[in-house]
Amino acid sequence: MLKELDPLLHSQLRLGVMSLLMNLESAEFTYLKEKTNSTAGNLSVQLDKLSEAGYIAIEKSFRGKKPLTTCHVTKKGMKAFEEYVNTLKTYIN
Amino acid sequence: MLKELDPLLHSQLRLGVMSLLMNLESAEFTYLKEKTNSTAGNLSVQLDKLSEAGYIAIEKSFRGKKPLTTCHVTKKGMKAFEEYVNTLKTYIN
DNA sequence: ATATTATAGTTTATAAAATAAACTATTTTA
DNA sequence: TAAAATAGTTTATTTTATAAACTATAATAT
Repeated sequence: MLKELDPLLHSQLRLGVMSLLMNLESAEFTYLKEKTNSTAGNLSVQLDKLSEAGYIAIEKSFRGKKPLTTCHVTKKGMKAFEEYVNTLKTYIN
Repeated sequence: MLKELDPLLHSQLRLGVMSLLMNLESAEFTYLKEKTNSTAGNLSVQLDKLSEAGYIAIEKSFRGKKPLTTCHVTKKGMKAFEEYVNTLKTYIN
């Protein structure tokens, strides 16, 4: 019987964000938007979901006078990502 | 820039089915239903989608007087699965 | 013999999710 | 100072996944 894949991570955009964040100290909204090739609206929504779940932390500040949103993965997010990857491997190996 | 994940395969149930079929000559509907822990309705819909895409072939026959549905992955499905896995690896490594 | 439950699905309706369009606020440029 | 760009958020729409309801036959119990 196949194990369930964490639905919060099994989404292209959220997985992409998590994948990027796993390899970075932190990342800015605009960077994530570029790398994932997503629209701002979609990214905003998906970041909120990851944040709600406690998988990432979001900091909102200003750079000069423009809003600046930066994110980083949390301990919980790392654990979830690793578990997701392990489960996924049972599907693809 | 992250590559797109084939949306036809990036679905828990369809991925599960493909994963099972990649390791079997063929599989029966009831077997897939058990292994994926899905409802018959959902499985029926998702098998149709995979079949529509040419990723699997579905044979409908009878065992005695009961309907028997068996599936196997096609060449195209194998290629798609392999490519999906390769793309996925860029997300999880 | 005939209701009753089980098997093997399909079709259709609903719920959930992803995505984009429209909007806010500020800032830079023409 | 009007127009376009930046950095997002909120809301509406589309898509997708899922389950509920249904069909048809078969096996079992009354």
